[in-house]
Amino acid sequence: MEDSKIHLSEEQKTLVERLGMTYERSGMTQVASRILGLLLVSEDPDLTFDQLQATLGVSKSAISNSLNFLINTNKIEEISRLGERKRYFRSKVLQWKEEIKKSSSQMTQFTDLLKTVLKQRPGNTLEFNQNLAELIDFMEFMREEMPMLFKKWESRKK
Amino acid sequence: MEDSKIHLSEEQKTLVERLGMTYERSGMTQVASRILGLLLVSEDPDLTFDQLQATLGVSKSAISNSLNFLINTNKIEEISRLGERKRYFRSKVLQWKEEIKKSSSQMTQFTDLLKTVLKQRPGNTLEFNQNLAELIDFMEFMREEMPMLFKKWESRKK
DNA sequence: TTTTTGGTTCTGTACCAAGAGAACCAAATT
DNA sequence: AATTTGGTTCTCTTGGTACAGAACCAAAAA
Repeated sequence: MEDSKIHLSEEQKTLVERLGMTYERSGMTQVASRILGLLLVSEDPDLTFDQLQATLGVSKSAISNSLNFLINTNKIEEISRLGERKRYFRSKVLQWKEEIKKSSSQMTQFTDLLKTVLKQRPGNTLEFNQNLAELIDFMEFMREEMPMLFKKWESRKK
Repeated sequence: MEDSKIHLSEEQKTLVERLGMTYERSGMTQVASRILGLLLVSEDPDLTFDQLQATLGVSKSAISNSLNFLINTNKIEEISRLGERKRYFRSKVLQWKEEIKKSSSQMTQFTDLLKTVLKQRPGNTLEFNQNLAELIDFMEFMREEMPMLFKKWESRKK
């Protein structure tokens, strides 16, 4: 495993770190976050295990665990190249359309829970109940509207 | 501090716990999550420090820390009642409209970061760059559309 | 002034998760 | 058959955090 560290300009390093911070805020580990950042910033969008390790300067286990996590949570994908044994990893951030569709079913679940809450509430807390009903209604509205919004966006594209 | 435990039906207890699980999944602590759940389920939407403590059956410090956390992250608000010293706490989940507006500015920030990434990318990764540009475009589109969506929703309401 | 109320802060413990480092292993290469 | 490559898995350390319990404290009440 020779030194396959990728060269990054100062600006690129900063970007990897800033993207990393953004992902960390959503609860990801530092290493996983930086992998995602690096996969967006690096010139080649497909990087190998050892390129990631050498560039980020962390242990193999950290990379291995993070890659598995990112694959399980559908943030990256594995690419194999013909005639090559080693695998390449690519960010799936750019396949965001599917993600959005999945989040719709999560939303439905939460909405259902809120409906149950509303149903068992006493009738005397009028304003509260109305606000809750509004929230539920809005979430359902959004779920219905999303497909149309998508169409609108697509047709608007140059 | 007499026993100010709130009585909850079995269904209500289950709901507090299920709401709690939902919040925990988003990274909140157990106590903070259950406070949020309880504030949605309890008959009175405004609860005091000791009602929370007695009902959830945890230590004062746990309540104190969680309440501070929830206030800092804007999930609950403090209410004072005239002539009363003790404070009441209320969930802000139902003030979701403001939250949505704030999330729009967060989105702008992330979009800006992605724009910076795109700008410094080499020109030879065409598909990648196009996908990234699309993502940026869609996020900006969403931000623009939100106000209109809101209007549409409001006018549709019975 | 003393006591009570409504909390906050400090200290200690227990747990958990991230990451390092090394051992390990299967497939490919020599 | 021996070695190298491309990782995975195991163990250990470290750091952080949630929570309990108790001490503490300021404002209000008595």
